[in-house]
Amino acid sequence: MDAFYASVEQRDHPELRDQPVIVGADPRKGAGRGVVAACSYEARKFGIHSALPISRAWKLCPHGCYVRPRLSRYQEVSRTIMDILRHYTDLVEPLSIDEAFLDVTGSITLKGSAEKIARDIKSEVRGVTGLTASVGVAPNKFLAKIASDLEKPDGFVVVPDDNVEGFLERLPISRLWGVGPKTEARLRRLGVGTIRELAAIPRERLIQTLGSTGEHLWHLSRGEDDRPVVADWDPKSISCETTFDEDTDDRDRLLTTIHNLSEEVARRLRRQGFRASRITLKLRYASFTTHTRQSSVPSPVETGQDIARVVLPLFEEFSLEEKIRLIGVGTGKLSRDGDEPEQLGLFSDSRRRDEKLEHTLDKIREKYGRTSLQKGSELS
DNA sequence: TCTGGGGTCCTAGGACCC
DNA sequence: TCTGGGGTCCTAGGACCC
Repeated sequence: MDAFYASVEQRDHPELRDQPVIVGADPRKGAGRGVVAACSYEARKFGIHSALPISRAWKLCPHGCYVRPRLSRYQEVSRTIMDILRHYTDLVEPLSIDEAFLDVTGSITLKGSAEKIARDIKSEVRGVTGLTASVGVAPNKFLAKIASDLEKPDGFVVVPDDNVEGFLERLPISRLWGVGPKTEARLRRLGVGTIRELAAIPRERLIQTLGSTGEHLWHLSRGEDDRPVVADWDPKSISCETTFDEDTDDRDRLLTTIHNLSEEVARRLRRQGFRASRITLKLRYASFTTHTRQSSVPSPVETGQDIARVVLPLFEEFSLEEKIRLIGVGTGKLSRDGDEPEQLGLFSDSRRRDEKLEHTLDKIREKYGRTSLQKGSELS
């Protein structure tokens, strides 16, 4: 989707149309923290782009329309779009809230050529949601992804099977998916600036300097990518983090935040039917240096209490000499409920009771709102 | 200019095992 | 007194993506 969050806002609020719309953190007249999540094409004319610090955006465009993100709204629109995509094939792999890969190999007899399907999808998405999408049609995921970015907004790019090389040749290496600033700099030191130049480098040389990334890039530079489109896969981690309005060394505030994040992460785990065996604490100091500490637990957990019990000792390992900018709580090594036998511990009876309680609380909150019932530990 | 929040994958060292 | 080779798992950090 093109400028997804900003386009949804312009659609929902007609007075924002044709205006420079910036979705992201509160700019607070230039003193705001955070970044631009998305912006309209009108805003891009001022040099604004996503991930730009919101304070910088304010300097570039003080008269812009600044809007807080409404994530649940975007998720709603996203579901509508993904449902449309699934009319054309069941092999739909969402890549993010506003992008997906489709393998239409099996749909061609029924729905027409890939190119026709792509056009139909574009117009159906536009008809149903009023939003424009950019589409890339190609023999594999990597080429399709590049193609979809090439003519944004409202783009439509087909990569012919027999001219993949011609398509790639002139593109800069930064277009390659997985090549960021660091890898680009390293490649430039090898004298590589375009995909054509990348393809000319001996494979061994690439592997030598970039390891498995090098091997991967070597194939991509030839247009080779055999990764399948996978319709539904489980998340590998679920996490929750927050940046304070002002850096803090207030222990009580930090501990309350840890409890809140633990509860929120646990709710998300339960909603998706997971338990976690690995718990991670993330701290970012005022100087922006970031540290993580993780700990594996023998029997997977799903309540905020259990998560906080693991996180708190990790927190004690850190110094508070410098103020804290961000705290995060993460979970990993996820298993499905009932996937593996529970390791029965000494406290399993009381733990099972706690888990039952949490599931009941989930239902109440679902019905009466998130803040209808809260724990003392979640209150500041 | 001061840098969100949610993810994925890779690397490298160390513990541990046979 | 010095110390192989192969493997797995754990942890911390970093690059990258939207």
